[in-house]
Amino acid sequence: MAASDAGTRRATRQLALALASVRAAGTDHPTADQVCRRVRRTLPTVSLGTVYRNLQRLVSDGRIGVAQVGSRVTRYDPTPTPHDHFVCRSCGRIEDLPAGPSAASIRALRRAGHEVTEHATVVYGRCRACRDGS
Amino acid sequence: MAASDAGTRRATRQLALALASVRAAGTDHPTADQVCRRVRRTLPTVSLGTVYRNLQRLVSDGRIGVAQVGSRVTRYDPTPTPHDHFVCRSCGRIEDLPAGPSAASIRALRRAGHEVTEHATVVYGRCRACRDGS
DNA sequence: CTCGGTGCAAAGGGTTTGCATACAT
DNA sequence: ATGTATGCAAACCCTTTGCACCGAG
Repeated sequence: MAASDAGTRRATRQLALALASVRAAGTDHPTADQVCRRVRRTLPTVSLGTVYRNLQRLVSDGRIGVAQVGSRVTRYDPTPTPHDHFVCRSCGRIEDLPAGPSAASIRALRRAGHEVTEHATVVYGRCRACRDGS
Repeated sequence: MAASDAGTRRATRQLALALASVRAAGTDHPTADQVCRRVRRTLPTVSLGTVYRNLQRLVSDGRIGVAQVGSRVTRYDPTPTPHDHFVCRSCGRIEDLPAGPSAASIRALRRAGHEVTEHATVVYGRCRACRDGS
């Protein structure tokens, strides 16, 4: 069962709300702190430590992902399957990209004897809203 | 002049050694701590804070770069021009890649009205040495 | 009843910063 | 002489962890 094995885990309110919060955030790719704030709207006593623990668990259970966007703070991603991102340099908005395999480089690496397992691409720029704004 | 303007800056031994250390590291993409250790081989009194300040400055002057490899610690890159990386999941080695433009996604973003300035791709796997080893 | 989850608060690791001093110009 | 860069140490930020209590099973 591996990643999807809930094993001997208990279904707590805190865990459910953390998952719901990451999903509810939509395209926001929230930080642990943002998830915590949102969970507190329903369960005001939740602690940040618990939120971190639950997010970690959701990631290792493959229920959510972490977005590799070269940010210092961890951004959680409602979509657990690998895909790329667009990051707006102005507002920080992170949008999903429909996965772009840079086939040529990967072929070259394999020819060199390396084993390629995954790859993450981050595209940076200014989103339409920010361009329109200024 | 912008990024390459050394302005009213002083040429200190600490700055020169930081730059030399990042360059000497070759394919290592060293952390600030590693740079500090190396600088100390020549200048034992250098402080980590100074190394951080000098690395920051070298980056903003466009003399070195930072590798966006989804690691929590900052990895400095002797090559300041944008390019992609290969990261070995076993030994952590970071190798340069000759830039892989995921042309399709970028075209789609532009069509959506976003302005694309750069993109960073990280390819993960196990390098040849690690495969041979085990 | 059990033992995994929680809340709290402290510890940890990486990076930044305030301040007095040293030194490049 | 002038004021930037340094060294030191404390502060910061994000994240993890130890511990006693709570509550899902």
